[in-house]
Amino acid sequence: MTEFHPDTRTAPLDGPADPRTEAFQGVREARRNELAEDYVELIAELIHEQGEARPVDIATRLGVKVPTVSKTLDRLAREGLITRAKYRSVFLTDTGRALAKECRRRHEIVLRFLISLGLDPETAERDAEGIEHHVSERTLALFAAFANRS
Amino acid sequence: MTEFHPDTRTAPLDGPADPRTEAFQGVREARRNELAEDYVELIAELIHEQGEARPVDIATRLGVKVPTVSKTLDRLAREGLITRAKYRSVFLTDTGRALAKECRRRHEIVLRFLISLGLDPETAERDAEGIEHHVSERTLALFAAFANRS
DNA sequence: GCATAAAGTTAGACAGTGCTAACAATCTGC
DNA sequence: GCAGATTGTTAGCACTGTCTAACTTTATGC
Ligand SMILES: [Mn+2]
Ligand SMILES: [Mn+2]
Ligand SMILES: [Mn+2]
Ligand SMILES: [Mn+2]
Repeated sequence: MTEFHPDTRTAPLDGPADPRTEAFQGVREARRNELAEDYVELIAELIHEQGEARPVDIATRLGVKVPTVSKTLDRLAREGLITRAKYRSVFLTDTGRALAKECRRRHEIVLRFLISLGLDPETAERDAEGIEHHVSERTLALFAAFANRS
Repeated sequence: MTEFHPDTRTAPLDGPADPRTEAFQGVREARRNELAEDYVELIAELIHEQGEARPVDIATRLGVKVPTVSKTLDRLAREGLITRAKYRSVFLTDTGRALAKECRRRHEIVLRFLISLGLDPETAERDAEGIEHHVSERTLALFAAFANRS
């Protein structure tokens, strides 16, 4: 009974505990998925609009060079989000399609929200493209509710 | 006079023109600065709260290892945002301090906005930490206005 | 003031994202 | 069906951001 615990203030026992540390860790996690999210969302869009997703069109849309796209597509294939054959256009796996759908949904909600707040569509598109990767489901729900009742 | 311009639809003349390509380019640009922004904001905070910013405290707050911080600090020094001496704590340059202030302002506005929307403070902190790097000045103005009149 | 603990640096690995240059495959228009 | 244009791949470079391991320096407590 004479024992006492001499410094539980920072509690580094079982992980971070500090909510701001957790915030940074969550953001780092989100950053690791951003590019894959943009790719699958764009691939789904290209398939829908043009019937197929070609590296050259992905590159043009993203504003990067084709070899950059090629390398990233290799990674996405390795991660099971797309399938591809040499010199052919790209397809989404079931996993990739599900992720694309989720991303499109987030993109749409954020975009509509920003516009309903009063932002011009171009700036809204620009901001949404970045913000979409960093909104929790809770925030998304609030955004959707606001956009609907305004 | 019989001449005509045969395809000005996509106008690839002096850059992207497609607003979505511009959006992606802007986002890539923002992504390049995110980490530096988080660092200077945190360094300013530590200096304010603890009197100094030590690599070990930066590492703890961010949830990364000290050598990771050390290497990143080298980059920030190279870029003129901080000054540092071996084995000593870190100082902001005038440029760094200005950036920190700007980041803190953005962080605060986004955070207050999310909370005033109805989000719980923990989730708000988490989302703000990511969103703050992707909000235009215009969006920020709308966020601030909303938070003030709600 | 000295031994030990804490903090910081350096080196090296590895993956990601971008680029250019060179080459290979595919597509297109005659 | 072939030549030339377009598209795609590969290799190689640069930089960032993360880690661990090994070492050095600084700070702390007796
Ligand atoms: Mn995006
Ligand atoms: Mn998007
Ligand atoms: Mn942040
Ligand atoms: Mn912040």
